Amino acid sequence: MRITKHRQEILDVLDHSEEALSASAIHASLPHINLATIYRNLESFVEAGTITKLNLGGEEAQYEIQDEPHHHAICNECNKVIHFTVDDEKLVKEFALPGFLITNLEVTLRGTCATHKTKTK
Amino acid sequence: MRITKHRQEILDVLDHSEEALSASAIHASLPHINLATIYRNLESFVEAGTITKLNLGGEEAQYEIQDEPHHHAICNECNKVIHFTVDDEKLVKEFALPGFLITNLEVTLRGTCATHKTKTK
DNA sequence: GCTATAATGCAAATCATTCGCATTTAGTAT
DNA sequence: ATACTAAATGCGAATGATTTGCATTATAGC
Ligand SMILES: [Mn+2]
Ligand SMILES: [Mn+2]
Ligand SMILES: [Zn+2]
Ligand SMILES: [Zn+2]
Repeated sequence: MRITKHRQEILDVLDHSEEALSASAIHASLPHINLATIYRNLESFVEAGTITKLNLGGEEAQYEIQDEPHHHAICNECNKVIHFTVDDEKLVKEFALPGFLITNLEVTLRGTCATHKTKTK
Repeated sequence: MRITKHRQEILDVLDHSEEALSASAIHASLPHINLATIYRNLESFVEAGTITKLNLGGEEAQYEIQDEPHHHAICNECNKVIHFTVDDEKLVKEFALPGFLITNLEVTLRGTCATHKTKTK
């Protein structure tokens, strides 16, 4: 995969972002890059394992830099995403299914974040 | 929610299916029901908690009857879905995040199913 | 610098899902 | 049973995210 100016810019935007970003959000930060190019590059990065694609619902997919493996908790009220880690190895052993070789574990929590907890109660 | 003939048919199809089905798969079984109606009814069932909507990728959403809560393992080779249960309560305690109230836990495993395991090796 | 190949821009195409609106139906009250 | 009202349906058109075809341009190696 060639190292182009566009690709560096896209990675930079993701690197400096606390949250996962959609293709259109990235495009908003980099309007000079064609949206189709952003999609193509994101796909390349996902294949290369540089970034992770999150399908958190029927809306746009979100992309984030793949630092260490982690999971997500999403607030039902504000859609805020919290990143957290667990002992993946331990869980993989715990979830062992006969005949199924686990290569990836994904835990998604839904609920209410700190900000909206009190209001909901 | 009214109990219409169409709604009963849709639930019947889901009931008799081992696997989760997409809206178009249901439409293939019930061609006399308009696809838009199928989508509308599936959405109503999800809201009512009768069925569960699975977003397992960028493709079509899948729907399944909500018997007991369970999770899914998807084969990377053939997209076969295996359903399994874990001790949800135990995990919810284990995953406790400060300030986040968990209402739903979702575990998704990716890997290789029994059928494709040998070939891949 | 020259070349082969991959990357990009642009517009058009896809595809799942949703919407608007006229028509029909279920459930309920007469 | 009849009438009435809100919900459900069919149909086609609209949406919105993502992809694709193709001509043009940039990258990496020689
Ligand atoms: Mn994350
Ligand atoms: Mn299932
Ligand atoms: Zn929140
Ligand atoms: Zn398989």
